[in-house]
Amino acid sequence: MEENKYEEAKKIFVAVDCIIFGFDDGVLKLLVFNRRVEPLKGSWSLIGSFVAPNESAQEAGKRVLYEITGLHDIFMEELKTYTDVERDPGARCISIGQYALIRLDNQNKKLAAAYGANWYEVSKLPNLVLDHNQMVIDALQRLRNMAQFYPIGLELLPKKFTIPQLQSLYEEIFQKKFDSRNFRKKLLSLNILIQLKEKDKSNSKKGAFLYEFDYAKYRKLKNKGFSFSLFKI
Amino acid sequence: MEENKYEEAKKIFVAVDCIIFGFDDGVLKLLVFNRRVEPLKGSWSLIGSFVAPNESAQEAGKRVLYEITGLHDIFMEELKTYTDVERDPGARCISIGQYALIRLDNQNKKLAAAYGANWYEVSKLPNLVLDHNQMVIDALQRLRNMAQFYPIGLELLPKKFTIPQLQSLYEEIFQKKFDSRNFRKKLLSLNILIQLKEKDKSNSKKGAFLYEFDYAKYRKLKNKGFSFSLFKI
DNA sequence: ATAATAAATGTATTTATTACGCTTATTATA
DNA sequence: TATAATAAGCGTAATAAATACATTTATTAT
Repeated sequence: MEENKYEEAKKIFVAVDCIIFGFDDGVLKLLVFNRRVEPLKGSWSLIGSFVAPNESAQEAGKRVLYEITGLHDIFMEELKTYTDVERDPGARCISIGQYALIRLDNQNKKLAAAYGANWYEVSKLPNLVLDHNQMVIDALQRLRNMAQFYPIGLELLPKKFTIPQLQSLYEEIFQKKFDSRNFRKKLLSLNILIQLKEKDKSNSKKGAFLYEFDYAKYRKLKNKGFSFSLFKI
Repeated sequence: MEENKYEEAKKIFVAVDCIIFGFDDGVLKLLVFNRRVEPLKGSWSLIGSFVAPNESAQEAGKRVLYEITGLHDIFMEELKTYTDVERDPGARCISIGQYALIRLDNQNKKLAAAYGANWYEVSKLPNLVLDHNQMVIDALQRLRNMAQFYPIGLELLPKKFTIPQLQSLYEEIFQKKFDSRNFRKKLLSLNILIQLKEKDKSNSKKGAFLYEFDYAKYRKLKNKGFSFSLFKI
């Protein structure tokens, strides 16, 4: 990369755009933003920002996320870059796509609303500006990929969750029903869930036991190179 | 991303750096470059270039690769971005890491040499400038990940190859021996190899049958969402 | 006390993975 | 021309994982 000299003419704009997934009441949602100012006023886009000279792309992504959701410590990962010369008619600008998963609750729904952002069902998204539609497609594919090999879905659920909730999340991500006996068996066999004494009775009279995700155990496994597969394609 | 106005001050340098793997005579190698000019004269680095205003990052990567190896149509994929503020002491500059796999032959070994580039055994790499060591670590991990789930190794072998060659490549990538019977069974069960009539007798008296990779079949499978696993971790 | 409902459990079958040893084709050389 | 040496190639049994499938249980509301 240092082959060429540094010449101002070669500098270009670098942005991050965040593809933010949330799981709300059995439905997979995405945070999108209705532009209140020109250019492109009134149209929908992902939230993003330029990467400032004094921050990394990851810092920029976390900053944006915090501004809109008020949340720190969110699962967020680089997706890929979008660098087509013509992608932004306003200026030569590359974007680093980052996807995030968050636990949706009323708190961050309110905050999002205050910033003109909306949680849209993934299956009912409005058209987005620039190449943001493609970013969403790519992020969804990545989400599926990750969810198949890692229990990533857990990032989208509240701290305490039930197995049926987790299953419905997976069914939503993959648009596919799973056998509840096998699903439960598989998940529990990973030994990364801690069963609590409490039950959640919002969905049934019997109530479903709440679980917590054992991050520590999971990290250990992951460092060993662990992966699982929920099902064969 | 369009939240902020375009201000020249926010522009930064964007580079690509290429992590180029080659497989040569049973050994996994990496293409590195000995700098002949300042800054950092004499030190080793990956090959790279700034992304020009009129090209995408992928185009920049392919351009660099072509300049050094003379090869088009190489498997090349984005790895991740490197965006730490301090990563390049010369200027604020982000780099988009791209990794490539190529079939090593004398032709491209000569070309590389002409450009001051060397094929180094991955296990015996010299220290590299900036964050290039980290790029190599990340690319190796990605290579392993891909090789486990996709028959990506085929990109590193000559068009015609033998099963034992393929196995030795996988053993090199994973630093692990495989059972030859099970390896062969697994690979052949994917139905993406075409057995030729010819044999390669360079390694044994009996000779090993040559195979070709059936790209068309592989693409079809891949589009269906196919993945395989060579082994469980 | 009964009906209704989602949660929870177990087992048999199929499929995939692993472990393991012998035969074959060919070349070199005795 | 017979024999030794060598890596290639094959097959099967044992184990583990994934799938298919039906009943019981805990609880609330009536």
